[in-house]
Amino acid sequence: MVRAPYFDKNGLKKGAWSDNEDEKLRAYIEKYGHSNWRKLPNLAGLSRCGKSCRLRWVNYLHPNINRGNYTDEEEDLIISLHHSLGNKWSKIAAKLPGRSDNDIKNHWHTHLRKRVNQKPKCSKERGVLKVSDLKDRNEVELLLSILSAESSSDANKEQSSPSSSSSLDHVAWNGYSSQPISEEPVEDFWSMGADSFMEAMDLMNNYDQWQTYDDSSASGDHDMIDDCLWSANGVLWS
DNA sequence: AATTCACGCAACCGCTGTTCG
DNA sequence: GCGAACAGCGGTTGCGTGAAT
Repeated sequence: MVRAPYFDKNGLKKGAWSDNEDEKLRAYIEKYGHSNWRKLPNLAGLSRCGKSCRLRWVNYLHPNINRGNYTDEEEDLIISLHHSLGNKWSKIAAKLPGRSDNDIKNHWHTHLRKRVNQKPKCSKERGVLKVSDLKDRNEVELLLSILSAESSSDANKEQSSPSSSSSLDHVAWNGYSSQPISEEPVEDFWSMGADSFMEAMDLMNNYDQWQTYDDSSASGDHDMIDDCLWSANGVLWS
C-alpha cells in the first residue's frame, strides 16, 4: 500500500517506514519534542529527512491521531467546511480533533467529493430545501429568519462553551463568492451571508423564473442560488 | 485460479510563508 | 531590508489490496 523503501542519492531513506523507525521517532519526540525537524533525524538516529519525519509524526504517530472510521457528523462537517474554505485542508483539520490534513484530504478525494458531486439540486429526500420551495420573497425572508435564529443560538453556544465550534462558522454563507470568509466573526459572517443570499434571490426575482429552475439561459445565477441553498441545507438539515 | 482494474492511503515533491541573523 | 534556513501546506504519485471478470 505504500512505496517500497529505498535510499536516494544523498543516502536518505525514502518510502515506507519500518516499525523500528517509528519507534525511534516516537521515543525521541516524546522525550525531547520536535523544536527542529531539520536536526531531528540525526539526533534520533534516523536516515530520513526532517520533512519525512514531520509528516510521519503529524499524520501517523501523533498520540492524538484518530485512525477510526469517519462519523456522519465528521463527514458533514468536512463537506460544510470545504464548501466555505475550499482546499484549505489544514484549516479544516483544525476543526476536527484527531484528524490530520492529509487524512482529511485523502478522505475527501476518495469518498466525500463523489458524495458532494451527487448532491441533489431539487430533491425531496430528507426534506432538502429547493428553489421551488421558495414561492415568493416572504418565504425567502422566513428562511432567513430561521437561519438567523440558528445563527444566534450557535453564537450563544459559542459563548457558553468556547471550545465547541459554532455550526455557522463553517457554513458557506459567502453564497456564490469564492472568497474564503472563515476568519470573519460570526456576526459579520452572518450578515455577509444573508446579503449574498438576498442578492441572489433578487437576481432570481428579476429573471422571474422561480418555477423554471432548469432554464439554461440563467444557469450562472441558478448556480449562485444553488450554492446558497446548498449552504442553507447545511444549516437546516445538519 | 489467474488476471485485470479501481480504490484507498501513505508518502513524496515543489511551492509559499515565516523566522532569524 | 535582504537572503538563507526552516516549517508547513496542498497537489500528486506509487503501490498494496480487494473486487470484478
